[in-house]
Amino acid sequence: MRNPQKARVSILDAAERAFAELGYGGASIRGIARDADVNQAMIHYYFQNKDQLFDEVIDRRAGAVNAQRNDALDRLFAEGVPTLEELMEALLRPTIEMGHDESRGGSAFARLVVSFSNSADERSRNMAIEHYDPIARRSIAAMRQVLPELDMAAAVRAYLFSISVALSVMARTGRAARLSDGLCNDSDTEETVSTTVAFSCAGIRALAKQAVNQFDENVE
Amino acid sequence: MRNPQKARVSILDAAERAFAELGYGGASIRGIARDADVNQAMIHYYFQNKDQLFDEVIDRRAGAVNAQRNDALDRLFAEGVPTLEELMEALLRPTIEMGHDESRGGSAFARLVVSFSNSADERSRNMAIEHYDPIARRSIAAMRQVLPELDMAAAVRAYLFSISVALSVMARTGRAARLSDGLCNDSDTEETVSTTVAFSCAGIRALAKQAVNQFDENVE
DNA sequence: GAATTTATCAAACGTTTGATTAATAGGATC
DNA sequence: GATCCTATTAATCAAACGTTTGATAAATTC
Repeated sequence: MRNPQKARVSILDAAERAFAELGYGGASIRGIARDADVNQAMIHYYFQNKDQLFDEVIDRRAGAVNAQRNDALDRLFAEGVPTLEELMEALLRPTIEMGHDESRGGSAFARLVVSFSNSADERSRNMAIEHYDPIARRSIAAMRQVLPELDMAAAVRAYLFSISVALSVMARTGRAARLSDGLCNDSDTEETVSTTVAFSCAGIRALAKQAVNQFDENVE
Repeated sequence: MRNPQKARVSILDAAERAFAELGYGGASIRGIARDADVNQAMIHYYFQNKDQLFDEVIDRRAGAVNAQRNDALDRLFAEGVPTLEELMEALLRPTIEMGHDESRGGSAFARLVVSFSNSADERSRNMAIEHYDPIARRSIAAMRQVLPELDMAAAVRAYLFSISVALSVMARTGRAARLSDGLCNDSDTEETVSTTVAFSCAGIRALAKQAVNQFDENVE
């Protein structure tokens, strides 16, 4: 009965690392308990079972980052219609910054999300539907407001492409450094944000143009 | 001694599905054996242990797709320096087509690669180094040949961004369809290739321009 | 057609898994 | 200081895990 809050948090932290590194099936309650320095039964005491523990691991970070993104959208559209660059930075920065903040799970949570957002099993689908579809729909609508020539299908693709780029830089596997002989530093947050935003915006505009061209071809 | 070839292949197929859906730790030899309709011991007879089974699952597809990509590069540069669009299509098409070909693992292998290419554990790093770094280095060099203003760091980022987009569409989780109310069809191979190439090329050119601008700022 | 190799099987190995239990310690409340 | 709720512990459970075994059937070799 020493410190229930601290126990809860250190279990969540350890679980986050374990799920990220080993996957859901590979992570073990025993290993998590050892890593968190708590008795094994404490995990069931606080989180009932492995499934709910996993849910709370996701909840904690996804809730925070999506609140940030929603706030940024609110602020942006309060002053009229923003530029595409402003919009995409508002959407991608919170994700990338969390991936760079070790006090908030850092790249471990990022790898966890990347891995599950590209899976098709039921647990993954439920996670996407519950935690990421709402902000996705709002973002897609916002993109079309900023870039009206973007049709629905193109906007959905553009959003998913952009997110997949942001998640991959958030995951920070060290591969960029390896392939560039250390020239590429994936822990510089500002450079990563500006690079990711530049890449995404150019790509999105290309998809918008592609849609317009297809339309032209059809009417000719 | 009925059909060793068929047994091997059906084990590999079942393992591919299992690893993709459940992760390395979540997939079980027992489950794979059941799914492949072979005795559990056959898996150890053919593949020694779980680790080597995993390796061979990756080997089979990665070897095939990378051979295709290398061939495409050979052909492309035999006739001089190609356009960026030609280069990126040569690199991305084999990946995307494999993700759409159910007779070659389809989206299961894609999800497997996505998940492991964004992980940082030793198994994942070894997989990337062994199977994907060589073609990555060659591709990055080719990109810089096509677009000389792309510096090394930008080229590495551009390549990793493009690959992450291609992998995400290859994974086909059905999310695009869900978010677009069925408007977005992620199983149309040609549309996916052209969209992915268009997005990537525009993004890459933006990174090249960004590098030039930074250079301008420095000399001013 | 005997000897040898390859392929397959059912059963068991010891270990680890997620989960539960019964007992207990710590602080607060009365 | 007895009561009570919260927090924590060690011990235990059945099930599932990866792997090994010994036996056997089928094919190949000589």
